[in-house]
Amino acid sequence: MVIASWNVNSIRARLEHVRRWLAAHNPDILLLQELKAAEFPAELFGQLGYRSAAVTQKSYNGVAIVSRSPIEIVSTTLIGDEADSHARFVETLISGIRVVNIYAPNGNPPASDKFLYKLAWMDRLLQQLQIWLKNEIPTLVGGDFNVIPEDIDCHKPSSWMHDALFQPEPRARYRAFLGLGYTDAFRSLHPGETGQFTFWDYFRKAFEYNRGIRIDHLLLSPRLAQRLESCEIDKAPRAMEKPSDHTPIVARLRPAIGNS
DNA sequence: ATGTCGCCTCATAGGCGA
Repeated sequence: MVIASWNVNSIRARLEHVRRWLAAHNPDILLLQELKAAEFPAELFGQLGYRSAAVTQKSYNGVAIVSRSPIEIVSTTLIGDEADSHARFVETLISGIRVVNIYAPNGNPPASDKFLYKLAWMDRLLQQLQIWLKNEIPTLVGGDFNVIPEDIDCHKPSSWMHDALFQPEPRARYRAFLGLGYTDAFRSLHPGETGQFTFWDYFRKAFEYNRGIRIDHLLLSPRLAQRLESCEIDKAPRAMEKPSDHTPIVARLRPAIGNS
């Protein structure tokens, strides 16, 4: 089973990119973030053989899961704040797996209300991650976490020192996610590997020089982590014309063994 | 500070968010 995640930075602007990528890779599930549109083109994906579950708002944010298999939507809001109107979260059940797609707040600049919202949002996610572990459903939480986990996840720490994505507080929260028992799919199979990024700024030829950061992640619950076969970053879409600033991360899971 | 995108609007330039 192939599950991927891709921040597309506007689904309208990237429709052809996504269509081509699906045709070329045929993933079972694709998590999309930053749709930046009130409407998700569900019919179009239907024509490609994908069902979809989308949480959208005008202009900003927006997440969608597209899947070959039927999707059961469990929740469209993150625990802990009923008044939160940002479209950043969708929890589903697909083929017996709890598949969660997130678009965590960017939080720039640090020491702003946006930064405090980022930290509060991550605290809420931590609480939800803890609850999910209490039952047996294998769980995958993927998306744009807007956190650079370690120094090796950026080309040069000094360039990101003053950025919200690199601050100690969000990084501590990301470590807390892993501390609960979740596995960072990419890092677990590529320990210590440098220069592996999922995002490059549009300016200063950042992609050409591979000056990027790794902020798109796939987290696996303990049972699901045992099924992890591979996890790779596909840099090809970032090299295309009019690309998203992010590129897909792709995980392959072995089939469940026995009656599980 | 800047660079570059994509969105939106009391729109054709500027502001916001990233």
